[in-house]
Amino acid sequence: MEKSISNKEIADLLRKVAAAYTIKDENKYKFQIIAYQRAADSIEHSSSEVKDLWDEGKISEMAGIGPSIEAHLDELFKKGKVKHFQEIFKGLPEAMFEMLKIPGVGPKTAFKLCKKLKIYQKKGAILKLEEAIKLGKVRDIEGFGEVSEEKILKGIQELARKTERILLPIASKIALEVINYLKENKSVLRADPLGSLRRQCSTIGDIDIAVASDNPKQVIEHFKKFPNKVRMLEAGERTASLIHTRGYQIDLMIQPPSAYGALLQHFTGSKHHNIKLREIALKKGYSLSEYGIRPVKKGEKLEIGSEKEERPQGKLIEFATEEEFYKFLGMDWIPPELREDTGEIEASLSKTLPKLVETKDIKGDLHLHSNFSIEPSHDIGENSPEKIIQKAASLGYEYVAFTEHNPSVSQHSISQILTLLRRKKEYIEQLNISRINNLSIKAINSLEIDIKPDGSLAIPEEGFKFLDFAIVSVHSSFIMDKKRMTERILKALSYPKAKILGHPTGRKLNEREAYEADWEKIFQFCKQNNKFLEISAYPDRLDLPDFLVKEAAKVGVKMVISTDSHKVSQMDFMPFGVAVARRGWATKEVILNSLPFEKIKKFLLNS
DNA sequence: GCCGTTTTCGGCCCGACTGTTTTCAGTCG
Repeated sequence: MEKSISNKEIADLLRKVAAAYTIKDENKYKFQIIAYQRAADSIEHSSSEVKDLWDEGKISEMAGIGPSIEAHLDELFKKGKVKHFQEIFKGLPEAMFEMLKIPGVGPKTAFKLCKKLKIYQKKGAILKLEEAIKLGKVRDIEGFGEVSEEKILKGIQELARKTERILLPIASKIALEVINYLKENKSVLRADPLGSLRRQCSTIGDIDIAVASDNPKQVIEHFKKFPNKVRMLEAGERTASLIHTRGYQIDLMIQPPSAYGALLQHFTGSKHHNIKLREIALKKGYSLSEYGIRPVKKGEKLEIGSEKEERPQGKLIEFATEEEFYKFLGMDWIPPELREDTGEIEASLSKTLPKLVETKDIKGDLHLHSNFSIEPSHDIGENSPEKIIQKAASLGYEYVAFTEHNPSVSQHSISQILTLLRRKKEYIEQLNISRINNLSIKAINSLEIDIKPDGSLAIPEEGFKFLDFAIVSVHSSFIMDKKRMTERILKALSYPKAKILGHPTGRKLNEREAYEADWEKIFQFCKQNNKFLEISAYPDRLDLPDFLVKEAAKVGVKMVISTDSHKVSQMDFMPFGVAVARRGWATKEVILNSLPFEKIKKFLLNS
């Protein structure tokens, strides 16, 4: 019986190996440590399960996995453990690896604490450490003091809090508020979000803001007076941090306009993007940093026993814009959404970066809940179809689809359901010829239908004739094995009128994991049968996730970006769905609702 | 231990901060 091992578990194991090597002999194993950390990163960020790749014999295709680690993983999957790893772990207390979870505690610190405090067992290790600190026992250990006790304690508290990551729309709103405030000061020449927010990740850690200014002191003073804060954390010469009243940390970094490009580039990341970029730069003889680019000459060969040699450094070259920064390295500017080291650097060097879809390309919203009284089992929309059409017009759309939830099955007879569906069809038809039509928004009569656990759809067969097309979605029985869930979804998509799979993975950010399904199989089915996958712009869904968008597009599946709005204000979420698509390398060619009505008709209304 | 538009051998990203030290080790992004 093979035990399934998740990517996270494998990555954790490889990081343990790296930590163990650090303790054994950091200098001797210096490059093994890096190699194992890289392999761990690579696996953790992989969009496919390593176990699946192993089954297919494709594990060595992963970056950072060579013959040695491949052999170890082979052993891991076959026997459930790795002899070589066991030997490396020998003599190291399990408790040490537990303590590594504490922010600010690395291998050396963890090992020392375990040894000196005689904490060996994994279970309760952090609790015992906390007790030892409270008894003042840590300050007596060489290399520790009262301040480090406090620091570890804070780390333990932080670990316990495990603060949720901020949803993209919330982070965007807060960042905009801070940026607008900063711009009130005339010393602020430019201000932009940084980090995962600028890369438009679906969830954000801290909110980092870049400012271009020749007068950093004045900017910091202004920042210190930001009204919506709990307190300042620190304020230095060109950096400052505060806690926003919403509880999130806001970091500020300032550079003169002449060096602003390098600042933006550096702190936008991602870490992996930057590492790869610096490696490439170094081969061309340049060293990159947040201040700019510096030519370097490789040092002479090291003498045996000599200390590490400084590379002779040239004069720093500054960059006002990111475009110039990348251009200097012979690259096209890379949209921040792509900067994850998943091929964008190579594409930039070969001038083959995709032209990503933009919000202005979107011609309509195909997932909207109005307040039309269809007596659904799930939540009803807040606003009338007419109001939604007005909003659509203000967004420059050509069409909208009304996709209320299906009438509840338990509360209605079949004939009642058919009556409701007929009534809605007639209503939408009226709408299309009514005076609201002079806004020339085409209304499409659709429905979001529950996929029942057996894959059948929750309206009677005769009901489909009242629909232009249907979105089908899983709203119940999320826990189901992969095979059954895949069959369930494929069966639902087999209905002729079922065209779009709504919020395909069912994930809820900070709340619920995606259910398991064989996405490759679903992608193939969609491609062959002209079915489409939704990219939900709804803030806690953002589903399909970006990496699956990329895979779906690779297979040739078209997608639809929709807001799943339950009130008109939510129709403004569209850019967040576009952000997910962009992170998935989507061009407008793979986004169905970038097409005008006449063209989507043949895809959606053809059965 | 991994990897290759300078290499199949000889390299391997960059800088800041912090706390404990009197010159540096550990951790982080």
